[in-house]
Amino acid sequence: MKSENKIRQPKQERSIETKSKIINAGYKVFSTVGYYGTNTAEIAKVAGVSTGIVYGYFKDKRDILLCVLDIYIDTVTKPIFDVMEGLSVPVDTALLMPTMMEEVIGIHERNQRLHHTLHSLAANDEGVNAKFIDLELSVTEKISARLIELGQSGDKLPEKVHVAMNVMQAFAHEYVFDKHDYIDYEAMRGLVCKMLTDLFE
Amino acid sequence: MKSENKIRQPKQERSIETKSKIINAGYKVFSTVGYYGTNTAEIAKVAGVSTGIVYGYFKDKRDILLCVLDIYIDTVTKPIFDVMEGLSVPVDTALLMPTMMEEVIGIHERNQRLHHTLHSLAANDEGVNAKFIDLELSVTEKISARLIELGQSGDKLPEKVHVAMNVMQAFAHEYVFDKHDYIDYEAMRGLVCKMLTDLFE
Amino acid sequence: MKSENKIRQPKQERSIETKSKIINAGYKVFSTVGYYGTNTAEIAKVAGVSTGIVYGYFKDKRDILLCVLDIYIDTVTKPIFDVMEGLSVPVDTALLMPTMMEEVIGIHERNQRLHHTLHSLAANDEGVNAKFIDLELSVTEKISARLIELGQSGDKLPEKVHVAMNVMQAFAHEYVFDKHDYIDYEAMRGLVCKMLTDLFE
Amino acid sequence: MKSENKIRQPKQERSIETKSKIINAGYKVFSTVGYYGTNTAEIAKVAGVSTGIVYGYFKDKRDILLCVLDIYIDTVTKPIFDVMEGLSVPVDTALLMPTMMEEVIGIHERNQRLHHTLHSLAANDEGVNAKFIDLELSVTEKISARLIELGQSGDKLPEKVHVAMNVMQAFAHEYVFDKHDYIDYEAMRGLVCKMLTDLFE
DNA sequence: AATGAATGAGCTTTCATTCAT
DNA sequence: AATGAATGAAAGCTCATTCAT
Repeated sequence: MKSENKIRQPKQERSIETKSKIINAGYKVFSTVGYYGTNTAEIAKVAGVSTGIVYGYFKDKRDILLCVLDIYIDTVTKPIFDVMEGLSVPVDTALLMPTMMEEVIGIHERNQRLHHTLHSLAANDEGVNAKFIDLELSVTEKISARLIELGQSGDKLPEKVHVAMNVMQAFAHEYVFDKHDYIDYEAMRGLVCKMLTDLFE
Repeated sequence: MKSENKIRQPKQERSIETKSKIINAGYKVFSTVGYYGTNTAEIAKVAGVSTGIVYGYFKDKRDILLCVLDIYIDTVTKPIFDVMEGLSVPVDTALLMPTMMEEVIGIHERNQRLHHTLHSLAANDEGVNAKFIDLELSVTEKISARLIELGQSGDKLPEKVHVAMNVMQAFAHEYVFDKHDYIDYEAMRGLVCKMLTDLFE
Repeated sequence: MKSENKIRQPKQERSIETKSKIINAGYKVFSTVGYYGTNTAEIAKVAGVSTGIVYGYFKDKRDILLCVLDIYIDTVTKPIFDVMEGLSVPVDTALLMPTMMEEVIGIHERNQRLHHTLHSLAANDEGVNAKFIDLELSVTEKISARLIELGQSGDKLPEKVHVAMNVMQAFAHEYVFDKHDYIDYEAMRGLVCKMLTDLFE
Repeated sequence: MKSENKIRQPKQERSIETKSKIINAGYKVFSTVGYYGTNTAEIAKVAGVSTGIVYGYFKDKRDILLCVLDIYIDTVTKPIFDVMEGLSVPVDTALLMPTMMEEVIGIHERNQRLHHTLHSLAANDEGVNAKFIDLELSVTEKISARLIELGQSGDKLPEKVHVAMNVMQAFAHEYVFDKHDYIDYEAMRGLVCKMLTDLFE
């Protein structure tokens, strides 16, 4: 009798707003100090609500994380998809990779900490991991489909797209985060762009 | 140089052994359930020592992690360096990348969970992060130096090495961990090898 | 006489109905999972009203319990009084106790959980305890008076009635609830009936 | 790997002592304010230990209750068994019941609150309930066996013993707890003793 | 009169760390 | 050096009660 669907499915505007406030607070806080570096009380405080109500909208702390992850996925996916949408035949292959790279770097700049936090949780949380696998699937599919529309050969396309995503991400990570001073990052960017352009020749 | 007031600098054999038992236990446990998925009592138990003595050898839980990280760095570095050592002029460029890849994949297979755990901590822990930066520096330097010995042009070499490491790592991660069924991983491996071989032409 | 500043004294039909829906929900829920095994939200849900309005009709959760207790008292009292009413001179003493017992067992069958819940609260709640004392008083008085009407000697009558009630209740509890398989409950019922019949000789 | 047998099985004297301190504190506190009227922090405080260690010895609050219940059972059982042990043939039947009653009343006086608390929990906790059923079984068995040793007829003996226990308990409860002023409790005691003596004739 | 979102104190429980032995 | 019992701050979560609508 007890404890069955206690989680509110917010329908009223006020509810929806409160739920978003919490998710946004989670986004902010997880981004700043990571999942284990904070607690629900802090999230509630940042959201400007009471601790109690957090459990009205979320099963537990992890549930907030999962919702933040959804937002994160939309956030990092959107710019990529927008670039792909904006392309038209004939594709300026010389420009595509640098543009993409710019976007991916931008995404990384805005989300690096959260990116790490989420990825690390994936290692020990099947739910989180599943969302990342889905993410990669959908990105690969969408981009592959779009590339075919634009006249790209379909040969090993998912593999190429996958590799390209990984390379860009790895580079963006380097570029934004690590900052070794013995590395000329602009030269590196050039190398990477060339590699990727060649990949899709 | 330092003299922490409480932490033992083990000199006797028995002490050294105890310390490494704890580090190994940490390695095992962090690999399995991550840093936050366990506690010092568990580490002590796995090490076969008392909880108390852990704090005789380590300042805190994080200190164990740092030592585990050192072991991890040696573990993942060694096979790479060994390959490089084993090379001789003239280098069989067609073979180098596949060999390297094989090693990196092997490393990933044996350490994927710990890899994640450590990297995620780097995001919120300057000490951990610093060790990773050092790791990349030393790998880049060593490999670059060796490649020059072997006759490779020095042009943008650190950048190339860096990119290569990242690409390999990203691929190995894919290969070992994610397993999308819509991806032909062997084809992908071929693509990546080609990319990297071209990079060093 | 009192005028609680906030609690509604429902006069309108609709109000009265709402109040009793809540009391009935409380009855049901307390019977099932006890006082501490539930919460006001659950009671409201079962009653089909909002959580807020509960505090329009009741001071607090305990206040619901007190009302449920009143209903309970009526429920368990009524069948007993009905039997007593139905008697006429000369009383068939051989039949009285078995009949009574049947009723008490029936009451127990329908209310055992709530019975426990309420009695346990009596131990730490003076208000609840007082109601039980009143209950016993009124039952004892009514039955004693009726027995005298029916020609029973008044000697130690309240004590006898009290003892009889207790014995019946204890037996009914055994009969309904405990179910040891080494006990022949029908034989036990016979023993108890005999004891009680003798008591009033 | 985590959270397997974390509960200490105390072997050292210090451990055993701490565990008893907690159980005794539980006994005291549950007796005073009931199970729901207190919390583990309070129990720890009364025991003179930290909250943390409580969970070193007990799975949870209920686990303490279960241990308290064991002590309770021993406490209430002992005096009864002692009386039975002390009897010798020929049994002074006129004296047995009053003696027994005296003991049962004594037990009730010392444990009435806890008695209530425990019985009420039995209604919603199968583990607690099972212990009470066991208790009744063992008391019934022991007493029946002893009575047969002492020459009592075995006819319906478990039933008689059961009924006697219940009647005594119910009376003791009345005697100790309720205190209606319209009842002459000494007269009532006489009635009950007579009833019980007759039962075993 | 009614709603149900919101509050926040209070509970149970965990765990890095210390300490008596 | 070593033990493992003990500490206590802090976390996650619940729920009686209030309040804006």
